[in-house]
Amino acid sequence: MDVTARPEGADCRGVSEILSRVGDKWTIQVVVALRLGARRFNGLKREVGGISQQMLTRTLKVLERDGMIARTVHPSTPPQVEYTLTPLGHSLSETVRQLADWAAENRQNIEDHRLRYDADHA
Amino acid sequence: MDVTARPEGADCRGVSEILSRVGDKWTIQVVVALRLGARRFNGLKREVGGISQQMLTRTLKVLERDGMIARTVHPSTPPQVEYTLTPLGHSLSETVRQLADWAAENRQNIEDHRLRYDADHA
DNA sequence: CGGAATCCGAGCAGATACTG
DNA sequence: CAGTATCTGCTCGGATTCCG
Repeated sequence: MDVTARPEGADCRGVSEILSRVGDKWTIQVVVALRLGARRFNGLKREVGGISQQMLTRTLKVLERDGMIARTVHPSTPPQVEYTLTPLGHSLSETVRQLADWAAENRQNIEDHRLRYDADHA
Repeated sequence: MDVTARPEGADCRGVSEILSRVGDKWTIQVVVALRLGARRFNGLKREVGGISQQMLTRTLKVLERDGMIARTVHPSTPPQVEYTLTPLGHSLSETVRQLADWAAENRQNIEDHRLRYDADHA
């Protein structure tokens, strides 16, 4: 099914909801951290700098609910919980990387526009 | 932990800032509306359903500052202000469309995961 | 018509403390 | 270690009003 065929799809809401996930400050950082392999809770907390454990908990729960990551509990003392990217999560990370590439390419350009805009509106 | 210490960490802030723009509820809708051609303020307000004029004003200002859209004033009575997508804005819209395609393709999949997750955690 | 300025309520994010 | 619970502040976004 090609989205480009119809100008305004019925699932615009669903799409923009997913876009807002992508734009979320923590979601992407967690996904990126998991691209390299499985991580545990506090490992992620360390790797994703500046995140509170509550935000990490919430982010992980949302991602798990959406099927982007898998949560595996190894019953032991101390308890170990591993998070891994599902195929769907990997798929997302690839798509996001394209957007990130675009952002990296055009970052300087955008920055220049801002400086000029700010200068004109001083 | 210093973000810049990580590989590719130099533009992480800039990139994630752009990602947050993409995830913004209104930004994308405005860009999409402008893909079809120039629009005026109240035209956009009508086309992007549910947006307040303050949010539209803010969104347009940010997009103009970033060089995504161009603002052209036709001095007349009543005043006419036209907004158009710049090449950079078009470029962004193309990249976002790829993400939107991904979202459309996987929306059902995600929805299924959610239903199952909610059922398990009932 | 195309905005700018102000006020205000809701929701999200952080810090902290506690639990299995 | 891996969370949960609570409280709080603070930003976002909407409605309203006013200006050129």
